[in-house]
Amino acid sequence: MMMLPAHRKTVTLPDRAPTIMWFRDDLRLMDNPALCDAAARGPVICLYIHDPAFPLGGAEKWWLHGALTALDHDLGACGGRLWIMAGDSRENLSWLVGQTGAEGVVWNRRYGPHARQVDADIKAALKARGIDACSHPGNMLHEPWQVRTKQGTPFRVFTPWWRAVQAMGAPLPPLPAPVRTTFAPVPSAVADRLVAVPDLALLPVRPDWAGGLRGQWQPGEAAAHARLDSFVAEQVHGYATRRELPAQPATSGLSPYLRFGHVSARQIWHAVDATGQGDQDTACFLSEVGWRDFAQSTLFDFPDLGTTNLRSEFNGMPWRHDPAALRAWQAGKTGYPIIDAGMRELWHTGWMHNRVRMIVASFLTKHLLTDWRAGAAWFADTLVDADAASNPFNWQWVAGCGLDAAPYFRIFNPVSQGEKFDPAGEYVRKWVPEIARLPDKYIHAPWKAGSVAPAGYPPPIVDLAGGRARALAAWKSL
DNA sequence: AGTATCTTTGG
DNA sequence: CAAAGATAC
Repeated sequence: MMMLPAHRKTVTLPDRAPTIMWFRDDLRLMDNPALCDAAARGPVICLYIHDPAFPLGGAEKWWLHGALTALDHDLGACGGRLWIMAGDSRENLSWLVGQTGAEGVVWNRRYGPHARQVDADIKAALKARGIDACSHPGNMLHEPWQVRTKQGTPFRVFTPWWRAVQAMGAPLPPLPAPVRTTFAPVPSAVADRLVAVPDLALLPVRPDWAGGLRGQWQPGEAAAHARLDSFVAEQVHGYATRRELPAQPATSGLSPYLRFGHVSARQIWHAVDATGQGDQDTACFLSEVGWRDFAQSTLFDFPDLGTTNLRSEFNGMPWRHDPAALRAWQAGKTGYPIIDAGMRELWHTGWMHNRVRMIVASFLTKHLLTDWRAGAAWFADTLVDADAASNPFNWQWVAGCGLDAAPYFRIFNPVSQGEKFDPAGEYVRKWVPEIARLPDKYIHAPWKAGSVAPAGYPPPIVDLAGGRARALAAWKSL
């Protein structure tokens, strides 16, 4: 018998069982703790499940289409792909584990009550089958339970909470994307169940209302970092004052990227920290990131945030039911330019400047005495950054029923707010072109222009003094 | 992260 | 009497 050559053949280990990386609100490759864990274990299956139990607004669906496309592309660049399934999360995961022989499932945490329930159910079901299920720090600076009062209770007020967060020092340093990841092949029985991004039918068809969104946004991790880098390099300077002016491009525009986890709060924190300038502008910007974390924490500790007044005395609030007024607010036809500009910016771009969000929310809940949940529902359907925590948190803040809320009597006057924060009327003229030719002195109160008042712009749908008095009377009745 | 109204101040 | 300050909602 002929002898084989003396060199040893490279030993091929039997294929290791794959680990499923379940992507949810963390659609990125960098600073992704669960993905790093999966890659370190062996072959990875990158999975996204489009689950109808987690309904999305129209603008979020539009974003998700781009986000999944970008993630699949980014995975393709490292030799992988995104496996997409549609339907119930528990059933799909359970089936996929059986088909692939996966030895583990990993994910980054989410903090909403339904999401936590689903994740806990899945973890229990997998463990019962002897399959490892491991959750990782999600998209916050710190996990909610890491920030507690001396008594061990949740903070209810932002400022002491934020002080405690700052005393904790730096959040976890961002992880790089895993290198030399191996990806598990798709078994043929699984291939039949996987769907492509277009199959999810996330984009609007007739009418196609997404033109303004396409013009404004590029979903995905690469675009998130381009925006973060340019913001930190060029725009943080002057942020504290310019951020209040909606006509200025002074805000970071990172909110939808955070919503979908194209960038993590930890990455933002460290990018700002790396500039070494601990000035008022960076402190102001980081505290805005802090408000996002505080909203997530509030949802974790008060799971009813999205549906129930955190101050229960508001349960007796005599909200008005006025569908015509709600429609006028939604359509940007209230007769108050700063309100209408904001609502049209929202409809057109899927986003609204923060200052204007507060003004339109105050107007709906106070002057129109409309339940904040109606406003939150509209925002959830139209914002690309709609978030299960931030959206209701901020509505409860404005309406006065949140824990650390604006006092109910803080009622924004849309005319004086417009004059203060859009003094030259630039923002209003951009979004409400039918009044663009009004002189500055009438730009926030067109009805005072008399004969110069343009036709085709509605008169105010509610009297400011009357609406304010009615809101204060309703509040006093509680 | 406010507004309206009243009081005081300073020219 | 306009502007700044104080106070209640």
